Amino acid sequence: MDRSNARTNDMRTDCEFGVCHSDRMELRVWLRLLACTNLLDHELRQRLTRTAGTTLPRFDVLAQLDRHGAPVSMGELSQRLMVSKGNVTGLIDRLARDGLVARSRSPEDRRFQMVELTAAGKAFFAKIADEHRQWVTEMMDRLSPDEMTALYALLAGLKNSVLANISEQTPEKVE
Amino acid sequence: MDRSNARTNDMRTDCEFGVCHSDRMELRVWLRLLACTNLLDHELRQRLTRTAGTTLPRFDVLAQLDRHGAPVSMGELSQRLMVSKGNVTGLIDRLARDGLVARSRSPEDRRFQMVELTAAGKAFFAKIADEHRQWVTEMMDRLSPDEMTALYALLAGLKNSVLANISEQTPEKVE
DNA sequence: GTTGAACAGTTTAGGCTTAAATCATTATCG
DNA sequence: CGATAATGATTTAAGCCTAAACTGTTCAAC
Repeated sequence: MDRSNARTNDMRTDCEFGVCHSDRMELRVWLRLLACTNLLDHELRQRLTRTAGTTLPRFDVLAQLDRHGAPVSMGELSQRLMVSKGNVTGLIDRLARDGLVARSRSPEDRRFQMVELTAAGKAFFAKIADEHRQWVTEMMDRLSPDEMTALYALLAGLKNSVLANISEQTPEKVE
Repeated sequence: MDRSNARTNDMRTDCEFGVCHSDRMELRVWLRLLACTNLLDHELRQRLTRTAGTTLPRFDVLAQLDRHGAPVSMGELSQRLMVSKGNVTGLIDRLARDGLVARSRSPEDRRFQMVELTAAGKAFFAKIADEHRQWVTEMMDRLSPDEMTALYALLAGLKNSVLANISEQTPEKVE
């Protein structure tokens, strides 16, 4: 396995761009949160591309379908993945073109387009899912179990705070 | 100010998609981190679009230029924003088209394309920057100062862990 | 039954993003 | 000096993403 860490010719490494000390705490937390997510996200995307020739959005779709087991409608996929329905259409188009998923109209309600993994899709996902989990584990290996637990709890609080402020529609609390 | 919370016809609210209890802690933290970032990110993008007719990438460029004060090269912008150079070219193309930034070749080394805010760009950024900061503050308002401090520290640890694992080139520690 | 609202998906136009190939300018070194 | 390498930026092809407009399908209320 190559897994080379050669940074691509164009990309950079760090840079939590410019937080001057007079900024409020919220902005600093937000920028650091963004920096963490971007670092992990970029790295995962690159490794997926290099080692499996796929992308994070595609991986996410496959993970949803694998988890659910049964055929899922386009709309439900859109909700689970937190992306627009039009986006799901394109994503599924490409995955179907590559033979990893199959579409079929629901016979009961012909508005619903149901999607499921093909045998090839299942096999492909099985091959890369474990590797993906190992990458994530590896990149967080310098945090102790206690730190991970604390971080997990604080992020739950943050999530609830954001949810409470973006939708008045009774945001159900995170577990 | 409208600031309507009407979720767009297509979009969803929550959904930290399917973490079954047997998954390891790292994956759960990663998915929750992603959920938090996506929620905030999506909301900020929507508000920027609705209230200022702009986008987050554009806002980030303007913020960099405003912070730096002096003309910046395309390559440096690319590094600071943590995106590819080709991406910066397109972003600056559009911002220049809208009269918010100005380009000029460096006379000393004609390879360098220097970018800076125009008067219109400065005025526009000043108008939206404060609003942006208020949005972030508001969305995190349910976390106590202690929680914010703890989160900030844990994210520093996470960032260092990720940096250490993606580049062998002596990652300088976060402050 | 017909008409109109509601709903599931698709299409469209435009912007964001990357990796890789290319262009232009400067530096190196023979 | 002149060839070559290195560097900064742009271009290109492909995919991701959204909002808004549109196409079918179902359902509800006359």
